[in-house]
Amino acid sequence: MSSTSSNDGRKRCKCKKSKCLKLYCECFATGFYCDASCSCHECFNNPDYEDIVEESRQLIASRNPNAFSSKIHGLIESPTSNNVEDGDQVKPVAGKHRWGCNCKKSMCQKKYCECNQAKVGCSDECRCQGCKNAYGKKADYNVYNKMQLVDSEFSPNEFNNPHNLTPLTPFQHNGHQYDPLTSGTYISSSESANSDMMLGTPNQNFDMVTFDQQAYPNASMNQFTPPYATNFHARHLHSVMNIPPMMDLPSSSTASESCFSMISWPGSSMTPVTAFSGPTVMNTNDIFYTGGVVPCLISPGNK
DNA sequence: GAGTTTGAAACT
DNA sequence: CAGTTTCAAACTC
Ligand SMILES: [Zn+2]
Ligand SMILES: [Zn+2]
Ligand SMILES: [Zn+2]
Ligand SMILES: [Zn+2]
Ligand SMILES: [Zn+2]
Ligand SMILES: [Zn+2]
Repeated sequence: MSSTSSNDGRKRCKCKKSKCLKLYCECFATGFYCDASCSCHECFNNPDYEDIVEESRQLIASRNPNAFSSKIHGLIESPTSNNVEDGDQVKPVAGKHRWGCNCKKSMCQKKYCECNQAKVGCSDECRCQGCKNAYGKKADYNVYNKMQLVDSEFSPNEFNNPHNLTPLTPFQHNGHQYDPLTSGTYISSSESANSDMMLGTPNQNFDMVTFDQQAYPNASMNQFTPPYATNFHARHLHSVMNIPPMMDLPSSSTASESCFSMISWPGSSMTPVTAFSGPTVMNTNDIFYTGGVVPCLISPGNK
C-alpha cells in the first residue's frame, strides 16, 4: 500500500499535465477528488477548486453528455442525440467513442485494452484488430465478412459462446487461483434492463458474473449487450462503499430481487463531497447495487 | 527507476 | 466525421 491504491482500493492517479481536470485522470473521471494518496502534480481536482472542477466537468459533459455516465459510457441513449435509426436498426451511439475498444497492436491481450482491463471479453462493438482477448474474443467472423455469413452457417455453440460467456475472475476467495477462461460464477437474474426495469419488469434477462466486489452483467446475447456494459474502464467503477449523502434512496429496496438492492440516483449532479469518500458527482443514469456487489444494468439494445 | 508502448481523450 | 496531438497508464528492461 505504498503508492497505488489506498485503503479503499480506489486507484490513485499520478497525473502530471492534465491537472486532474480531464478524463485522463481517473480520479476526475470517476467523480472523485484527488487526495493525499494521489501522486499528481499541479492538481486542481480538490475541493479548493470546486468551481474549476465543475467547470471542467461541464465542459466535458457538454462535449459528451455521457462522459460521466458510469458504466454505460454513452450507452444509454440520450434523448436528443445520437440515436441512429439506420435502416431497420436503432443503434444507440455513444456521444463519442463508440462502444468497445479500438486496439490496434495489443490484440487485447494486455491491460492496454479496456475490455481486457475490465476483465470482459470483446464484443462486436469493439473495433480491435486481431483480438485475442482472454476473456472472450470478438467474434472474428466479423473480421472476414460478417455480411455474408448467414446464421445458418455456423454453429451457435462455437461462435456465440466463447464470445460472451467467458467470464472472469470470480469470487475470489483467498488463494484460489482460477482460470479466467473456464471458471466464473454466474448469477442470472431476470430483470429487464430498461430504465424503469429496476422495478422488476420481466423482460429480458441479463446475467452477471460476480467478482470480488463487482458484478458484471454478462452480455451473453451477442450484439445486444456489450460486455463491459458495467464497469468499463475504471472510470466506470463506482464503488458502492462510497455513497454520497444526498443520494436519493428510492424505495428500490423493495424492488430488489435476490440479495441485491438497487439504488439509483435521480440525477442532476450533486455537489462534491469530501468528507464522504464517495464520488463527488453522480450521474442520472447510474444505477448501483448494494449488498457487496456493484453495478450493472444495461442493454444497449434496448431500443 | 527510466524508457517505451499503447490506445483513450483531447484537439484541430 | 478523420487525422493528429496529448496524456497517463501498462508494460519492458
Ligand atoms: Zn489525476
Ligand atoms: Zn488523483
Ligand atoms: Zn490530482
Ligand atoms: Zn481491445
Ligand atoms: Zn474490446
Ligand atoms: Zn478485442
